[in-house]
Amino acid sequence: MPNSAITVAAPKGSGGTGADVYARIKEDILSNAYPAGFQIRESDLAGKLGTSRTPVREAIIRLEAEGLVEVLPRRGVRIRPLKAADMREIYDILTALESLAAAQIAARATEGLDLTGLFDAMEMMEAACDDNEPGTWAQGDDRFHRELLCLNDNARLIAITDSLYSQAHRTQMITLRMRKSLGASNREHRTIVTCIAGGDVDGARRAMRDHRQRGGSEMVEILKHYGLPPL
Amino acid sequence: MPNSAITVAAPKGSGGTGADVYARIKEDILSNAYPAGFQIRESDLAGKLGTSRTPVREAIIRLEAEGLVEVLPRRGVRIRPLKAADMREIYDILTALESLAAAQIAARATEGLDLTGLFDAMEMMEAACDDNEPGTWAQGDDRFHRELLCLNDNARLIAITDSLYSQAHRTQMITLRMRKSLGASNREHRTIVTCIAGGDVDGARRAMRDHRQRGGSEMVEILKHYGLPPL
DNA sequence: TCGGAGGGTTATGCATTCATTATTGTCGAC
DNA sequence: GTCGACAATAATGAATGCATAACCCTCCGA
Repeated sequence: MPNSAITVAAPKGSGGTGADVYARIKEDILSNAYPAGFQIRESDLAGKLGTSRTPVREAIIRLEAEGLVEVLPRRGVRIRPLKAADMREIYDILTALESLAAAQIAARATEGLDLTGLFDAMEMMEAACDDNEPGTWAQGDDRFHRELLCLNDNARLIAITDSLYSQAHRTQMITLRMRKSLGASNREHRTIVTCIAGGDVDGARRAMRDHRQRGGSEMVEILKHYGLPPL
Repeated sequence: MPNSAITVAAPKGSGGTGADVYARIKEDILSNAYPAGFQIRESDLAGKLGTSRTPVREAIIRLEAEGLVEVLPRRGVRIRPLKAADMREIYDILTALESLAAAQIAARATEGLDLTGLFDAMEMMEAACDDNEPGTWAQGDDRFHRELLCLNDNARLIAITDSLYSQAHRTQMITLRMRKSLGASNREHRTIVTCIAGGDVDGARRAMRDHRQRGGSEMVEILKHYGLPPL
């Protein structure tokens, strides 16, 4: 088919460059299009995407480095399932890194940082909380944390947290409706921003740490309580 | 060559599996076998290693994810040079993550952790300091920090810090002999271990933070002072 | 002399082919 | 009836071939 003079109406969502293949697979994983622990062969993925195995393999290597999939030596690729222990790992790291980010931003409070992005995200979350729209709230939460990371420009920090967000995303979406403390999160966000705006370095660090620790514990509790085994 | 009945004496260091190709390229980068900012074509790398471009490409993707190289769209692969700002990024993150590790280990001090690895590493460093052998001291330092990370079993934490160690390694080796405070580092290590053994969570966190912050500042100062532009 | 356009060259990115190896199913023996 | 070994199958991992696209050099015009 690739060398045929006339490309016959491509199979499904076909073509696209290598970066597209990566993006599409990643999106499918994050949106839970593949069930937890789903296993698939490279050739099947290539078939679905209308390309050859080569760009699929390269995308898989990247996704493996991000911790989203694991390659089983001769059995294909597997969407990594997350257990409570994995979420514990992820939240511990996020707690440390975002505390760092909050503290460093607070230390630069006098430089006239643009915090409107943080305020926008908070308003989005508070409105969504009032309207009882968990999906929108989650979007705001994600935006808040990403905005915060972007404010202190540490490219490596952003890359690492991005990877962790991606890994946690599916589980966060699934457990979203079991959480009881969206309002508490909103208040914690306010506290964090207040500390940052006031240049309170240690306060910002502690507020962020408390926020993420509480969120992580809540998440782990939910997972243990409902005993969702393969997430 | 691959399909010939008799494999004629392989070009150089040839053959090996895909993981080998990755390991060999990585080792060459870490050992500074390639100069800073060195650029090379995939085919040349494949030639050097006696394989085809395919495993080389896959290794490069992995190394790019680790931040060791960058692929220039049509110009080959380039060993990533590190500026002072990069080291600042790396040390900031390491500070946050190792503080977390130290605190979590201290919190489990009553569980009868095996700290002999830490003590061994410290003795190695102190002996090397007395004998004025910076190379051995650096090995001990590396061992100390890796040992500490391994003590709290968080696979993601280990993977992230490993990647950061790799990125910083070349620069650390180059600046090693310009450092004036190997003794101070030794004392700081003692303090950290004392806090951990005593179950002093906040003390361990703070000691580790101070240690890494000082080390990072010293590193950045050296880079700025000597103005090593492309590292 | 300088700037731009066009063609040649070449490395990458993707597709395809080949070989190795793990897995699975079947057959036979105990 | 069950366990083990052997063979067939099939998927991965590696290699090669091919087309695209960027870079560079040259040539022409201003």
